[in-house]
Amino acid sequence: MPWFSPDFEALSLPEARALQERLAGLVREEDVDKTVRLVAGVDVAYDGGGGHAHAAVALWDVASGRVIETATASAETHFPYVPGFLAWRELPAVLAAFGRLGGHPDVVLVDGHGRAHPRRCGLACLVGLALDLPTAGCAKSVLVGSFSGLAAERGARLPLVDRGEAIGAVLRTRTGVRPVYVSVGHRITLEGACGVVLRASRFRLPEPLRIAHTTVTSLRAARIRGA
DNA sequence: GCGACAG
DNA sequence: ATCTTGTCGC
Repeated sequence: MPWFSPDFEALSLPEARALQERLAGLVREEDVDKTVRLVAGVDVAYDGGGGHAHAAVALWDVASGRVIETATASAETHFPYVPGFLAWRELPAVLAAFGRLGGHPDVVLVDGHGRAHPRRCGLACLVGLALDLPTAGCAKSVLVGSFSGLAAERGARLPLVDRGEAIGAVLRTRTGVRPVYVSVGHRITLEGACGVVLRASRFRLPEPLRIAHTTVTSLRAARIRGA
């Protein structure tokens, strides 16, 4: 990850944008070469008025439907939240958490978008490029793009379109519940990404992401009181 | 100018 | 994301 710098705080908005435009060209859309047995989920939580970021990674076993490992890390945030630049704010804590993970996931699900981004380079793409692992974005709301007429049944799916381009998929993971927005992060296809998300979902969000979320929430609580 | 805007 | 209690419903 030659482009990775722990000094993201030093990046100006124009520089961050230029870097994303360049990195978007490095994203590879391809079939995951091996059977997906371990799926990781990553999530981030903040405290200290957003000054501190806590990240949690949950490694989930597809066959048993159980978590086999979790890893966490914290880092100071040096980049504000600006729509389209979320990666520069969350990447430090996320990469630190992965550095503490012993197992090796076949696919990583990220809470946010991948190619469904104004510059086709969201958080999921950056995480995939930095770790050189297959990643997929699974966001709870749209950043860019539109769609209409999604069926209410679990499994229903429609392309998310932006400027005439299909940048991701709107996927219903549970009947009658709001859909999630899936997009390619790196080294995976949209088909593959949707397949993993659907197979890992019992409720609206994939289990790995739900577990990462509860894990990071408790970590933050522990950190706030001092632990 | 007015709204939209991942987490 | 975060600030916040109870409550209605599957």
